[in-house]
Amino acid sequence: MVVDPKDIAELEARKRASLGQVLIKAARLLNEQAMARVRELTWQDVRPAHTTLFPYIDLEGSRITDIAERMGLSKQAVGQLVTELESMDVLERVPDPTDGRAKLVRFARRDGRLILLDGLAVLAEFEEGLVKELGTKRIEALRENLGALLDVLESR
Amino acid sequence: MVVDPKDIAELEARKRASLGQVLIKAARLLNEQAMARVRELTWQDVRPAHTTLFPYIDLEGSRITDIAERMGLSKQAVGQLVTELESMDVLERVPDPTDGRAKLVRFARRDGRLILLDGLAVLAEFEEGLVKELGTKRIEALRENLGALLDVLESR
DNA sequence: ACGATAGTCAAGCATGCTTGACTAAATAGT
DNA sequence: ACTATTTAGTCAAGCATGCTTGACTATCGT
Repeated sequence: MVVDPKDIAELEARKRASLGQVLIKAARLLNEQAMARVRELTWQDVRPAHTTLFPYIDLEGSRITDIAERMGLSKQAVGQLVTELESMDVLERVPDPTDGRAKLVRFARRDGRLILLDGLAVLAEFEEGLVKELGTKRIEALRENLGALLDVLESR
Repeated sequence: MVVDPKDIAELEARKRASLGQVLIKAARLLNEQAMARVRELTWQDVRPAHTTLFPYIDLEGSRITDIAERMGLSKQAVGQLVTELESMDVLERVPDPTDGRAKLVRFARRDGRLILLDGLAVLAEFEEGLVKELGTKRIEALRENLGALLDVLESR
């Protein structure tokens, strides 16, 4: 088999060019390690899908339907995640006083304190480790550029 | 329900702080869109797992066992992906002349040209679109910082 | 002859979803 | 006031993806 050097050059250039590859690999590794740490120190069986839920839940409580719409998922999918987080005592469902059909999903408390915070503390600690190794500058740049990338991707 | 303002502040700070969230969301979106584009224009049923394989295949051909070890997967998993890519005419298996048990996995050709390049061209084009919207500077910074992050994550 | 190695076949599993069918409550139309 | 439709949520089943483990065959190296 004769290998065309042009092929090699083209292949190599495009392998290096693949932003998506690096992105997905970094995301997977980071999340795996972070989740392992959280599982180790706090809750039972947290999975990445659970943590993606949190930003969509208001402190006062949110409806499953609303969360689902904002996340772009079916309400059944969100319902499942909520049920699981409920059994870990991270979330709770309370009836919506303004609508007999609806329920509000909100962060559960123990002694008046959000139980979620224990887990988030672990995550924050994990990230601090990364900052120490990479430097604040890089992490900040990364966060900012990722944010910009997300905006572009979401607006398509 | 009384909401402690301290809780709010802490929650908000930590929501913002979650690098992993942004990472995984960006990765998912980018890959979904890129794969959709490739499916649309070239091959049949390419999935993210397939493209993660490419960097581990040498132009001269590589053994499944070697690929699997470098990727950190079982050889069966790699075998499945290779089989699928073979049926899309992207890869081919040829006997290893130096070892009767082994086979070499390599990029298939049509008229002497790597078929893979058609697909990669689509990916490259997709990324060019991103560069146009975000600017070369940002993409380069992103790539570099992600690389650094990957190094740290992989060395743990 | 014999144990290790390359690859395959088959089955199964965790994750993160989806769709369909249903109940109960709210709301709009007449 | 009273159906009729819409809406919130749940239950159940199923599916695509990306793996894993176990069992097996063929070949290699000693």
